Amino acid sequence: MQQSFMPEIAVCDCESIHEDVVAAVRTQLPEEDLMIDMAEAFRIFGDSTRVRILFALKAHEMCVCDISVLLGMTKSAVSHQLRILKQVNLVKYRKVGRVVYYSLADEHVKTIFSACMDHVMED
Amino acid sequence: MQQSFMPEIAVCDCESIHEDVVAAVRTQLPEEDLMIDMAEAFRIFGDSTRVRILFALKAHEMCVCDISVLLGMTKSAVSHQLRILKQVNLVKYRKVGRVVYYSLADEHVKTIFSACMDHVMED
DNA sequence: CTAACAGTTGAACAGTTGTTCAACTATCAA
DNA sequence: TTGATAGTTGAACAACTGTTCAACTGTTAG
Repeated sequence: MQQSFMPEIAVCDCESIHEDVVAAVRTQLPEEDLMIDMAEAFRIFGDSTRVRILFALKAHEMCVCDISVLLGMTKSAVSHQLRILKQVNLVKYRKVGRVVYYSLADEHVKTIFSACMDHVMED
Repeated sequence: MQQSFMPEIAVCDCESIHEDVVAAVRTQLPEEDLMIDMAEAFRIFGDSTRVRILFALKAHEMCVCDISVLLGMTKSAVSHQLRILKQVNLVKYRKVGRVVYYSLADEHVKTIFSACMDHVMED
């Protein structure tokens, strides 16, 4: 249906070898924003400290102090990572006096972890 | 079963408030290596260029030139990312003369993408 | 053979990221 | 009020990451 009269900027020094394939794939690609959001979501999980924190909270609600002892890190480092996880709504918290208890904000984390765990196991 | 007589290095300046919780969670945490591998796997997906390449290959086998035209990137940049995806066995390739055709190496990518897409949609 | 082209590679660069450190807020206890 | 403690925050730093550039390999066509 669609021809290749799209004026692609000359970013590639080769003549596109399969213009029909490129045109067809172009129509099947998801929205650019969706792909960027997906990468963004994966990026959050792409740090072992954050993964360890999430696994810890998956087991039990914990305060910053608990987590820092459990993972052998400073409270500051833990707090910085919790802020990131909070920003993307992966963890939630409740305050009791001076103590801040963190827990998983959504069950989706467990689903994603399971799917990825399968992938890691296979290799 | 296990008491808290593990000599944790003094990395935290607070007295662990919930030693019982920390001890219990410690027994439930996965192997350190597993969590590191999981983060590593997520890290690969945590870049929009790689996500876009994987979506493209999900639609159709393509050569480097096709991908670079489709995504508006240099062949070099695409090739560098393909190397990373190849290293972790997410894509495979076949050579025909000068042309190298890349395709998805495993169906698992689609599973993971679906799971993550659901998560992204929700927010 | 040579010229052209598909693709790869390594160095260099800018931009990003995670941890550390020090200073800070807020709450509790005396 | 004062001191101690739980936690947060911003700046600084080193380590890492993705893209660019230039040089390179290997294959095709003349």
